Amino acid sequence: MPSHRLLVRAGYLRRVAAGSYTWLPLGVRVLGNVARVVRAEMDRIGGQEVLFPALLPRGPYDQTGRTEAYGDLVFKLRDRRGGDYLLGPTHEEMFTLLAAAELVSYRDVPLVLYQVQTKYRDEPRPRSGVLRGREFLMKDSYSFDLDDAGLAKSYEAHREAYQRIFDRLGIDYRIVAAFSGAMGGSESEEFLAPTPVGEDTFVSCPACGYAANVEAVRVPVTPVEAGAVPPVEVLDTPGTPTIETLAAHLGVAAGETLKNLLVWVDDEVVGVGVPGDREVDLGRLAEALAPARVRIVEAADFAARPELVRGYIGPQGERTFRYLADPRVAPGTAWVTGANAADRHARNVVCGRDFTVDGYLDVVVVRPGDPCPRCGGPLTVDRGVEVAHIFQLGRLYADAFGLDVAGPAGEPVRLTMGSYGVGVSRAVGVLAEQHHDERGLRWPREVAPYDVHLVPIGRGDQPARATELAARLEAAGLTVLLDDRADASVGVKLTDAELLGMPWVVVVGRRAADGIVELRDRHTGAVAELTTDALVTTLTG
RNA sequence: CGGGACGUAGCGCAGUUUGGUAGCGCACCUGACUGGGGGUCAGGGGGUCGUGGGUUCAAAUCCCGCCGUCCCGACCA
Repeated sequence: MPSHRLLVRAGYLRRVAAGSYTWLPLGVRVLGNVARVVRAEMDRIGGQEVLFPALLPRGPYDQTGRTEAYGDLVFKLRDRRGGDYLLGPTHEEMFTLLAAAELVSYRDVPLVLYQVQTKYRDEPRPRSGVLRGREFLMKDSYSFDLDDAGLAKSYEAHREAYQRIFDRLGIDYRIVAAFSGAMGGSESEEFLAPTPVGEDTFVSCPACGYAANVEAVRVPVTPVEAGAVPPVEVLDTPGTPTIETLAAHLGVAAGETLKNLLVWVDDEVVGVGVPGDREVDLGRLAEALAPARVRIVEAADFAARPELVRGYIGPQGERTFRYLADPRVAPGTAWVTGANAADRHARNVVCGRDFTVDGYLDVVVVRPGDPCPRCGGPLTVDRGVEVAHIFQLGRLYADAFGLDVAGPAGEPVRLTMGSYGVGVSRAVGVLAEQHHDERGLRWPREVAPYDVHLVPIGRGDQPARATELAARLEAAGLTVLLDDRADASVGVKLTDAELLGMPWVVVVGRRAADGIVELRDRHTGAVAELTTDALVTTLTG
């Protein structure tokens, strides 16, 4: 069962609308526990908590161009006087403005500010319950430093804090190199929780430890010696407008052919060359060429450009378009490609000799077994959910808002920033995903809504004894969920206890009168009978 | 935004093909029994059939519009 269904069935969450959820009492406790751990680790690295509104004036976001960059992802609204507002999708602008207003001296930094706040994003497709909502809880923090060395230090402090956070929460994660996307800035890494329901795909190299989101994989351009490749030879290849038909007709592997995709980049036609056995990821292509608008050149467009022969494009000869290529199309490599004439292809077309590449891009779909960019070993490909992302923003936002402080000699110094996010509500979804079995949830102790689920069984004085025991356990510092339903049968109570997933289930049953109760470990399934004294010792030990 | 499906009781669904008294399971309420793995019996309550219009003697059912939801592809904590 999908984990978000479990959270609903077990009474942690209720859906209100697409991508928007109500947290029920049990869910609130888990969410609170996650937030508590996050806050503790942020405080430990010197972070100071603040709280911005979610309802924000639109001006600052217009100023940095992000209203535009985020587009429909932002919930925009207007007040009764016609003022433009938005529901904050993230708060770089507001933190930068605060810093610009409050920081005056180089002595005021380094500084780390953070908040735990509700974010709003009008996602095109909310899904998997709380893993991807349109309203979600996020811890976002921002570092302010004088120079690059300071930023590197703040970044590293966050990186370590995040490792401690996810270790404590019991979330299995990988740190992978990431693409910065709409956030801007340079260096960035993601914390991905591996799971088949993940929406991010990442590669990792078992040999050297390299790991990266597929969006961030950069393949090196490795020139080869062209040697004695014969001159270009033009072949008759009737009826072979696709790589498949061409490879079959010539009896060569698809990987020996050069596939040339034409796209509009704003108002310019650009060729993109990739090995014939590779798929172009249009999303990656659009990101690589952003902010230009990218779309595929369609049949109608070819009619207006007769020199472009659909299905038989090649980069060699007189070329009328800019040509970008995958790094695998390196200088010295030889290809079978279109001859720019209907039903004709060319072989022995050598990069650097017969055509030039105007720029390299990584836009093909990465496959398992592709060589690691660092060590050359075979890569594995897995899916994960992004639970955190850390960015070295640099001076992008500081420049936008003139974030300067006075330096030691009184001269203005532009600060440099980092931004760091943890998906708090998403982490709850990930925990459910990583910690459940066929019977229900199995919370790690640090985040469980209660330490102990106390289940009285029997019509005698068991309920009264259970109530007493609950008080005793609470006095010993444990949190206790007592099943006080008088009408629920044994099976119902035990099945529910397994569904709800507290780490310990204590049954007060037929031997209760002798001071003997039963302790069940939800993780191992182990069952033991012991005295209430021994129980308290075991649970607090 | 493109493709597919769905909207009937709190939840899950049947009924729609072929128009004619709105049903089933679970849950809920009352009572009794039972009591270490979703127990039994008896009785009971609950529905503008997503919404607006049309066709018809008659619409959950046929037709049209709209709204919403879910699933598959383009975004991110």
